[in-house]
Amino acid sequence: MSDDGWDTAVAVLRLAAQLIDGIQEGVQRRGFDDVRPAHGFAFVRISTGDATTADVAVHLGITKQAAAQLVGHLVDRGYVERRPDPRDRRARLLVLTDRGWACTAAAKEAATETVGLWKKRLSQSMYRHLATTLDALAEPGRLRPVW
Amino acid sequence: MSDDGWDTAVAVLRLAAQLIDGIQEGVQRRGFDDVRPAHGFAFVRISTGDATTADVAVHLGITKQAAAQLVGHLVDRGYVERRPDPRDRRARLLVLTDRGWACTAAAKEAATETVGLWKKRLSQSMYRHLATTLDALAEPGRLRPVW
DNA sequence: GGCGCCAGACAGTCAGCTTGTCTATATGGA
DNA sequence: TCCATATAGACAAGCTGACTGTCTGGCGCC
Repeated sequence: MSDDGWDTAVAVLRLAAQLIDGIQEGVQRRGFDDVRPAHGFAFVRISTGDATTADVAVHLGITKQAAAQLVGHLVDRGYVERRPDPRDRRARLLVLTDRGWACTAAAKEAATETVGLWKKRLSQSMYRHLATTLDALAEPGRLRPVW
Repeated sequence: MSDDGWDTAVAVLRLAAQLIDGIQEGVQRRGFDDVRPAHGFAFVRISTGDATTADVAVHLGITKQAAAQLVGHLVDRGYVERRPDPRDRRARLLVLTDRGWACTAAAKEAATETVGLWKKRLSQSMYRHLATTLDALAEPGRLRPVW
């Protein structure tokens, strides 16, 4: 394997795919069959309690129109509620319902499960090394669909 | 919060996004502005010289109709040619044109560049550790759009 | 008050993928 | 040899999720 980085690149993409598949499968297995991966990452932003639709758009790196559609989906299915923003009557604050919190928890559990599979296949020190290195490389910012 | 794996999961997704963005940007910078990331991974399969449209579909994890559309795109733009398969008159073998090979090379260069940014930010031993670990975790198989 | 800016809604469009169906060819068994 | 079944690929129609453009209502600064 020539170390030109191509193999590493492919490996990263494969891991990302494993992860998304694992989370999606785990979330569905826990009874939430009407959510897509992107919804989980919207929940992450919404769970802070101070998010508007425009904030979700920035978080996911999509237009606010697309975010509005996505949030509408979540509202329709009972994961999210829109509340008036006491400080800005144009805005609607987004808050998770109980179902929304449950789904968020399910997503995190599923992620833990999938990453757990990696842990099991690595020595403890290798895993810690990996986690540290990934953390160092990952830049904060939008978390968006990969391609 | 650490070590429930969530942070690691997020980091993997962020890296994958960095990678796709980097490759896409680099490929466009090299003059190929009519290809999408998925096309690059189709090239990988086609470059073996024995691929049919159905093979590309399996490789990308999409339906063969979607693959046919994608391949049609590549044929229209001069990246790929369809040839009769001497052993099966139903099938059409896909081969890369010169332009197709050039684009494949551009994608690999762009990937190398992006991974090179990671290398620069890590010690040599940390990078090698990372590459080895990722390689151990990545399972062979389809390489498909991430979500 | 008047001006521009921002949140969100509504309408229209488009790309990419899906399912369903069809023809032509291949393959294996009675 | 003939027929049943499977496969490669083409064509058609429809869906989803993204996009741009436009509009209203509320904010905030001068």
